[in-house]
Amino acid sequence: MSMPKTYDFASTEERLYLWWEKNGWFKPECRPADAEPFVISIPPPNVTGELHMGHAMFVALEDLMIRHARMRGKAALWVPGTDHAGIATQLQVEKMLRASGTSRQEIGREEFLDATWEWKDKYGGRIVRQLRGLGASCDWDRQRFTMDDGLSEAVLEAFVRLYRMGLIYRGERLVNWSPGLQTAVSDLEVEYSDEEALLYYFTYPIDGGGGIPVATTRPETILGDTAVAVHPEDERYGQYIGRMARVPILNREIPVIADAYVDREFGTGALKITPGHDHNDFEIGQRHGLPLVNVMNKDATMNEQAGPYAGLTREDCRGRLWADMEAAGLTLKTEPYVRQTPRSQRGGEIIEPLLSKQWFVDVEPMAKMALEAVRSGRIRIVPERFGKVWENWLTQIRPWCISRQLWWGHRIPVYYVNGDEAQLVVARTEEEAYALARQRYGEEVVLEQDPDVLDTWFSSALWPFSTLGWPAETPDLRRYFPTDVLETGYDILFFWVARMAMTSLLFMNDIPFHTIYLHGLVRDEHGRKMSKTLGNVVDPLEVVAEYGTDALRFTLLTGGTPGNDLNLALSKVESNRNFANKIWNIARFVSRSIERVSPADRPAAPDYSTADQWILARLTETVASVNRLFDSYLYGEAGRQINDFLWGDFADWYVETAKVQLGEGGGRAWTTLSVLRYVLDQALRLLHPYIPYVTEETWQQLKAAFQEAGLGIAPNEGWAEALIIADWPRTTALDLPAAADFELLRELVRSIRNARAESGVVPGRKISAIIAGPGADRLAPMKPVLAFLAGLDEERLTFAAGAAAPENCLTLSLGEVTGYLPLAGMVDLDQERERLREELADTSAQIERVSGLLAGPFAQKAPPPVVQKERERLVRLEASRDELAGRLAALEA
RNA sequence: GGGCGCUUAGCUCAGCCGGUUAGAGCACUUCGCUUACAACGAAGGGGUCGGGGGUUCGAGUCCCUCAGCGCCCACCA
Repeated sequence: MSMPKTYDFASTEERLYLWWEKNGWFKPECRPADAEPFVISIPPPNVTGELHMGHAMFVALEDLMIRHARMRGKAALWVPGTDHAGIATQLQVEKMLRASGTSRQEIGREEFLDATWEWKDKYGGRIVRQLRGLGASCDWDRQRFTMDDGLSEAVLEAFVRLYRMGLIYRGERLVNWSPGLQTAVSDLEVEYSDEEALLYYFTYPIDGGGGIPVATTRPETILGDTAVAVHPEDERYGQYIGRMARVPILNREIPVIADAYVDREFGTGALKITPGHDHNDFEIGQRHGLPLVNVMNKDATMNEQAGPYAGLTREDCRGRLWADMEAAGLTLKTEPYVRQTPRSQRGGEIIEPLLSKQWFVDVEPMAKMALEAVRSGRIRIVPERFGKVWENWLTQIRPWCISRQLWWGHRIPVYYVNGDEAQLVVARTEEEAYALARQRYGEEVVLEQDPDVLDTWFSSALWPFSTLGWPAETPDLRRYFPTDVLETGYDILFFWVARMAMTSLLFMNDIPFHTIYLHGLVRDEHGRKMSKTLGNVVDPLEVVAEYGTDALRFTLLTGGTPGNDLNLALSKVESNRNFANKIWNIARFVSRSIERVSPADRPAAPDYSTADQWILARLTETVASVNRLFDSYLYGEAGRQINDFLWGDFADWYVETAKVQLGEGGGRAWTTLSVLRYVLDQALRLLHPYIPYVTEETWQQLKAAFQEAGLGIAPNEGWAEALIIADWPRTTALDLPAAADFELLRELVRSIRNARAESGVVPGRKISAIIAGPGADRLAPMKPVLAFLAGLDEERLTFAAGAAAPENCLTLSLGEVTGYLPLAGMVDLDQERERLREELADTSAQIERVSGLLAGPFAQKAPPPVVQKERERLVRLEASRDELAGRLAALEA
C-alpha cells in the first residue's frame, strides 16, 4: 500500500462518486426506516442550461447540508430534478429552427413540441451530469422534471383547485408584453435600466383656445391618449378642467381631467393619459372611466388606431409623429432625460405595456399565509435580514400573470365551448372537460383548449411536494414532506421561494420547508458580475478540471458569508487545492508511521503526553465550535476553523511532535499513532461535507493501512464502510490537564526559532539552550520534542527553574519560562543589549496598561474569568520584566 | 421615494454571543528540497478596522450620524 506524493483528484472523483451511488448511500433508505428524515429539494436548473458558478454554489451548500445530515444518522434525501424553463428553452429551439431555415410558425405547434422534446432529450442530461460531477449526493432515482407526467398532473390539479377556489381568473389587463417573444411576462420578469433618452415637450390644444403643455418620453403613445390630466388645485390649468383637448394629428377629442396623482412640480405639471400603454395611466383611466385605446399590434408595430402611422414600428412612429407635430407647430422642445427603461429579463428587448387578455392568480390570500409563516417563525430565513424583503414584497403583491403565449410548457387546462370564450370549463383532462361542458352546455359541444401555457414558475412553485408525488398521497410525500431546508440564491426569492411557500400553505396546509437559506451571487475576482460580454465568466467545469471539485467547493463554501455575494479568485481555489494535498500528505505520514509501531507496543493504559493532550483538547474545541456554527448555518466560518485546526495545529505542530514521540518507540509510539489516527479521522469527518472526495479517499487509505497492520488501534465504534456514512464527530469530555503546557512549548519554540533566524544561525546547526523559570519543570518532559522543534542539541539542553544565565547568551523571556541561548561567538552584545532594551520597554508599557486596567473599574465590572486572565497576564509580564531588567543590568555592568 | 448590504494589510476576504496592543489566503522580504507534503516548511515586514459622535469597565464587533460603493423594491410623465 503506497500513497503517491501528490493527491490525484482526477483519478479519484468519478470512481468514488460511482461507488457511493452504487452502494445506495445517496438514498435515504441507507438509514434505518425509523431514522429522522432530512430533505432538500434541489433548485431545478434549466433542463437545457449550462452549468455556471451559481449551480456550483448551490451544489456545494446543499451537498454540505445533506452529507452532514447523513453523517448524523438522518435519512438524508436530496431530491434532484430539472425545470422545463419555458421561454429559455423555446428560444433555444426556435434558434435551432431558424438555423435550419424554418420556424415554429412554419412547422406548427405539434411538430414544434416534438422538436423541443427531442432537444430536451438530447441536452437535458448534460446539466445533470455536470451536477453529478460536482459531487452532488442526490437520490437520482427520484429525479423529476417539471413536465414529466407526475408533475404535469400536479400543475393541472393546482390550476383546477385555484380556479375552483376563485383565485384564478381571466381578464383584459395591461400586461408586460414582450414584442419579440410575442408573449406576456410577469412583473418580476421585467427589469428596469437607466437609459439615456429624450423628454419631449409639446402642447395639447384645447377647444375654445389655449393649450396645456405636457411632456412624454414616448411620443408614439400620444396616439393612444384619452385624456389630459392636471392637478385639481393647479391654478395654471384649472380653467381647462372639463374642457376638451385634441389629440395631435388624429384630432380625436379627449377631456381634460383633474387628478391628484399629477405632480405639479414635475415637468410641465400636466400629464397626458394613455391608459392603453402605461400602468399608471391605466389606473387613472379606471378612476375616471376613460376609454382604452390600444394603438399597437402584438409585435409593437402601430395598428389602425394610429391612423396614418399604422404599420410603422414604435420607433419609426415616434420619429414621424414628432416631425409631423413639429410641422404643425405643436412641439415645444426636447431635452435629454434618463429614463427607467423596462426590458425583458430574457431577451433584453423593451417591454411594452399592452392591453391583452390573460390569466391571473389572485395571490393575496396565499401571500397572507406566507407572510404569517415567516412572521410567526414557522419558516425561518437565513440570513434574517431577508425577512424584511419577504415582508415588503408580499405585503404589496399584485396579481400574478400566469399565461404565456408560448408553446413549450403546461397548457392551460381551460376549454372554451363552441368557440365562445365567455363559455368555458376548467378540467384536468379533456374527458373531464367534455363531461363538464355537456352537463352545463348540452350534449352538442365542441371544446377548444386555451392555446396558452403557464408561466414556468407555476410548476416550480409546486416543486417541494409535486416532486414527492402530490397530488397522490404517496409514501414519499408522507415521509419526506415538509422538507427541511430550501437553499438557493437570493435572486429568486420572489420568483420561486415565496411562491412555493404560498402554494404549499394553500394546497398542503403546511409550510414546504422550515428554513430558507439564501446564498449570494458569485462574482469575479474584483466583484464584477460575471458576463459573457465582459468576458469574465469563470466556468466551473474548467476550474474543476484544473484544481479538482473539492478545491472549488471549499472555496465557494469558505470564501464568503451567508447571503452576501462572493468574489471568486482562482488564487483561492489554488490554495484550497493545496489544502486537499496537505490532507493527503498528512494521511500519508500517518500511514507510513504504522510500520514504526508493533502490536506488542500497546500499553495497558493510555498515557497521553502533553502534546497528545493538547491536540485532543484542540480537537474537542474545534468539534464543539463547528457544531455550534453549523447550528447557525455559519458553514464558512466552520470550514475555516477546521482548516486552521488541521493545518495550523495538527500538521504544523502535532505531526512534527509525533515524529519525536514515534521515535521513542514502545507505548509512547503506540499511543502517538493512535492519536494521529484518531485526530485525523475526526478531522476528515468534519471536512467530508465540504470536500467529499479527498476526505473519503484519504479515509479509505487510512482504514486499509490500519486494518492491515492489526495494531489494535481503532475507534470504539470500529470503521464504518465509508466516510460518507460514518458518524459525525461528537464532543467528548476528556481529562487533559497538561494540554496548556504545550502552548507554552509552542511559544518557546517560536521564540527560539525567531532568535535563530535573527542571529543568522544556519538551519542545520544544533545549538544549546538552558530553560529556566517556574515553567521549566513542566517543559522538561518534552525535552526531545523541544530539541527537535527548535533545532537544539539535546545533549546541551537543560531545564532548571533557577538556572542562571551563562556568559554571552541571548535571553528569551516569556514570563513563565526563560530561554538562554549561549550562541558561542555569535552573540553581538551591543545588539543583544539593544534588543533587551526594546523588549523591556515593550513589556513595561504593557505592564502599565494592564495594571492600569486592573486598578480601574474593570476589576469590579468585568466578569471574573476575564479579570483573572488579565491578572495572570500581569504576573507573566512582571516576571518577564524582572528577568529582562536583570539581564540588561548584567550586560551593562 | 422606500429597504438592504458593503467599506478591516498591496489584492480577495474572515473576525459568529462586545472581553482587551486585529486574522487567513495570495502577493512581498530572508532562509531552507530536515526521511508527509517545494501544491511544502521556518522566520519576517505590512492595517489609526471609511469619517464623526455615543453606549460600556471595555467597541472592528452595539446605537446614532455623515460619506463612498453596490443591490433590491416602487406608478414621477
